[in-house]
Amino acid sequence: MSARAIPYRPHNHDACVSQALTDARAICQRQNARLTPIRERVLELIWQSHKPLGAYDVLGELSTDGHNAAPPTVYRALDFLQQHGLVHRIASLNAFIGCTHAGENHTGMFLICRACGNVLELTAPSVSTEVRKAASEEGFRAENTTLEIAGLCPRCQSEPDHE
Amino acid sequence: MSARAIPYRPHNHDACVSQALTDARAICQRQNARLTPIRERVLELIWQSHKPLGAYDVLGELSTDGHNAAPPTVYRALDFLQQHGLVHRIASLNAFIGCTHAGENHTGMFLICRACGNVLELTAPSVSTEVRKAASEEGFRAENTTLEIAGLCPRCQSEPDHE
DNA sequence: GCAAAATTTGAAACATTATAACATTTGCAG
DNA sequence: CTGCAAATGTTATAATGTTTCAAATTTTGC
Repeated sequence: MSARAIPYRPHNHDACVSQALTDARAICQRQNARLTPIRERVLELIWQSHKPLGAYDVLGELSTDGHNAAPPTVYRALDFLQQHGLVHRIASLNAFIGCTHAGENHTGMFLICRACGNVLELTAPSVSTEVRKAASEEGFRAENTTLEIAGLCPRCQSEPDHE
Repeated sequence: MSARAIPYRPHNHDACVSQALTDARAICQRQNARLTPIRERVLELIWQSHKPLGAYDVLGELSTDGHNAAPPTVYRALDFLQQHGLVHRIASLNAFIGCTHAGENHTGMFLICRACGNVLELTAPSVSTEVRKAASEEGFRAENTTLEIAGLCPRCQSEPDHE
């Protein structure tokens, strides 16, 4: 690699968030989907860091807001956001993260740092190709791929315990 | 592919189970690990089909046996079995399946049929290679890979609703 | 063999994650 | 404005997983 990927270096995170929201609005408009205030707020909360957020964490933040939401509210918003490719669910963590390739039609691959908790989403065409190949060799029709790599990100390999 | 993989065709399943148990005993002996009656029984239950089994399903079966176990009993046994490479946890299903490559040092890749629920475990070196490559291009030190493909197995593509 | 230490299991309570079911409100089309 | 569909509110409950401490069992050092 030449430069460290976004989650692994300091950056203006507010810019990430506002870009994500802008993109989301455009995508929803194109798809005739309604990015309601709750959905947008949930997306914003999810994007507040590059660490995945649990549904109940989102719920907690919403309560802080004044919204007094119940679990279904959050899960419904998350379902919507997933459906429209705006967030991903990380199965190995039961948590959600903003999609950094929204709109692009991609198969995500996630690098999850076990030390700092940050997650980098990649599109790795060569991986997808090999996966498809392996599946089709077994006569299996692949529809959905979960690919999550746990390990140590560049920063945490040198300096431990990054927040 | 030439012949369908084991989970996708009729076979003497008792043979799968007893082979798995025999292997497990040998592996534990080699590792100085204690395959106690509970652990062995849990492994046997997990192996009763090529479909993943939830922890609480295992618990239910144990109760049927007369064992009256509590959740920690099952989770502890499952942890042990995972630790020694005898079962895998399927994160996208919150369920467990017998490892078909026990002892082999491998990175599992799972083909999960959404129709019949059967799971085939593969070792796909080319996939692992590409994954490692993609991770290291980001300077990420990969430790653990979760790779689960949902889709339709060969049987369920033609005849639906196999049990 | 035997006592101390370590591992394994039992048991109760609890924590976390997710969904079901039904009522109410909101946005939109005619 | 009216009626329908989509979205949200509300309550309860289901499913999955963990903490904690006590009791039993196995191993180990002597």
